[in-house]
Amino acid sequence: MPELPEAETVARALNRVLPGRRIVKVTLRTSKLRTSLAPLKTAKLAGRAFTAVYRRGRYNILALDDRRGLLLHLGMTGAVSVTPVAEPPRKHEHVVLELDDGFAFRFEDPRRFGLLECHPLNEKGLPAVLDFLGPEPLTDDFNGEMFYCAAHHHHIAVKELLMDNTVVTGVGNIYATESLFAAGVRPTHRTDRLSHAACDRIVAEVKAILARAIAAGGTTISDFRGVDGSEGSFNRELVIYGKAGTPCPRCGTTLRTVTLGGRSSCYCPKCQR
DNA sequence: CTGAGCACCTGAGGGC
DNA sequence: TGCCCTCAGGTGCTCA
Repeated sequence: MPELPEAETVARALNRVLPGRRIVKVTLRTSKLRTSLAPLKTAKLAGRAFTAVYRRGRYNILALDDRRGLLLHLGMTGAVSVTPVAEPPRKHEHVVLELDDGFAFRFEDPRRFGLLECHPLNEKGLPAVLDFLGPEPLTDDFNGEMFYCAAHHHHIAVKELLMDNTVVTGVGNIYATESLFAAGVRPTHRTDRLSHAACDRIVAEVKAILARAIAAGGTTISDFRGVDGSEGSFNRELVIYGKAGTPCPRCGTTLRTVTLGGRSSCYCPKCQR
């Protein structure tokens, strides 16, 4: 589920509720998500207060008052909430951080592809394990020129390059699909044959679409919920994602699907070259 | 280096 | 109603 807009939506919501609240008790109902949860048991989180919440790519960093932070990734189906402690646990609730005011931070994730780990933070408020990530797509570090350079250092399908977190971070299947349609570039287009103009268009569309998705509170296909349980509304603005077999909204040609890197990719054979 | 396949999990939806 | 199949927003591994 969560790509960058969803992670940003979660970060903003947590930033409104977590800072100042203190952890009083940690409950683990599962031994592992993507990684083992056991280290959280011995991390001595009780007594620590949250100071701020950051986002980097699809990750959230919940900073604590001792230069450490909780690294959160929602995987495909993760969701977090801050609700009264007395609420009954949900079916796939794996971690509960009881807070000092009768509320609890909860992490639920049916498929358990998510991640929650405690790490020391550097001066930028980030854990070293995120150093491998490429630039944020909404900053000037992600631009047509750097994307052209990256493209010509590889010989792969452009959609795979867009979804490579070391090139640009946070662009997943939904937004890569939508951005390439808007830019008129076929997902299978070889990166080493991309023109400067095509790279410029792709970068511009990625930025525009991510910005609109953030404004809409993210995209809810089935699982994504904001911290307050609300759904993102960007799915109403999806143009071709998940619409293979239906007519292209621009030219009417039947949308096709192709598999790249194990992910299905929808495209218009006429509008995208 | 590239790309295909698979693995990690559960649940939803379609066909029968 | 239920079984079986396929598919799903992510990531990371192996293998050819």
